Amino acid sequence: MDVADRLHSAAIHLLRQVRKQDVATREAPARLSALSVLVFGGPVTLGQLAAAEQVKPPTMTRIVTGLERSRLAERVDDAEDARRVRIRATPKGVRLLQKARQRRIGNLAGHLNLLAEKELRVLAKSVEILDSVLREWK
Amino acid sequence: MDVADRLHSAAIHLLRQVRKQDVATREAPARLSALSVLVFGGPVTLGQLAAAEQVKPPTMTRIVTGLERSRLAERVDDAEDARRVRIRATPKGVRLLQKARQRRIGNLAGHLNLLAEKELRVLAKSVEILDSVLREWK
DNA sequence: TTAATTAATTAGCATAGCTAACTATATTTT
DNA sequence: AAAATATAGTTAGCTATGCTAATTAATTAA
Repeated sequence: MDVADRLHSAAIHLLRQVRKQDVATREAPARLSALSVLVFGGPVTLGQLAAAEQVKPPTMTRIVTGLERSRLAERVDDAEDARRVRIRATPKGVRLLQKARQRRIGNLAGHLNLLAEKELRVLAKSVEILDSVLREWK
Repeated sequence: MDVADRLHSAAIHLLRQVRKQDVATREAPARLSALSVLVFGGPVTLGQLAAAEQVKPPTMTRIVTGLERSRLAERVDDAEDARRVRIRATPKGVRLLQKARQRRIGNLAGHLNLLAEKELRVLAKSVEILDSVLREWK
């Protein structure tokens, strides 16, 4: 319980810090987050994207509409099932996301750089452990 | 960079999972988060609360108004400076937050329980390391 | 070939973010 | 002491993001 508590708290504060970098993109958090799924997970249907982002389809409809207006993503008709809409990132969207991500990760890495070699290894190991926990989670 | 990247990703996915528990509270995320500052950090002025939550004062005004309507927090006049408004959690607010937190942490702890003793120790150690990084950050 | 199901959108509501403008109180300058 | 300036919070008005319920269109099942 104690580890869970402090891990939870650390995750909150860590993300709160890195997220500060995102103001530079001038894009809203929900859009950046959805775009990230598109860039790293390839084209998906709107419903899949909504599920991945844990929002309902109507919400995702509007996020995608916003991304389209900014020319960061686009709707593509699905050849197999005309009800479906595939969403994919545009080259502009890919570029924007990679920069945003670079800012976040670079910022975090800058702070991790202050750690001793040994501490960094502990951190690397626990990221693997966390990944295994998350894989089980569902 | 690699550790930063994966740590970042793990933090996102971990919080995304634990946050699912919050639907049980029937309170919106921004309110729960602000309430958490009040419960664990004691009464603060509206401006301090806004800064802690990284939002602007007008936004916090409305979050606090929402918390007041649900009787989870209340505004208290500041004796020293009549411009200021102190915000404090009500007993109901404290109870609600503790339950919400219990659900989050309990859920996470349930998953950490599947880990080997040794892995848990690595995780505990890296939480300490992360805390030290976060303390330096600001 | 109807009936039921599924995918996405639209409509309408509440919450949450912002900036700009305002009110009231404190502080500083003259 | 009066006037000017600064600070704390609110109000007004905008956009964005979350929801449910209802709608439209396409697919699958009876």
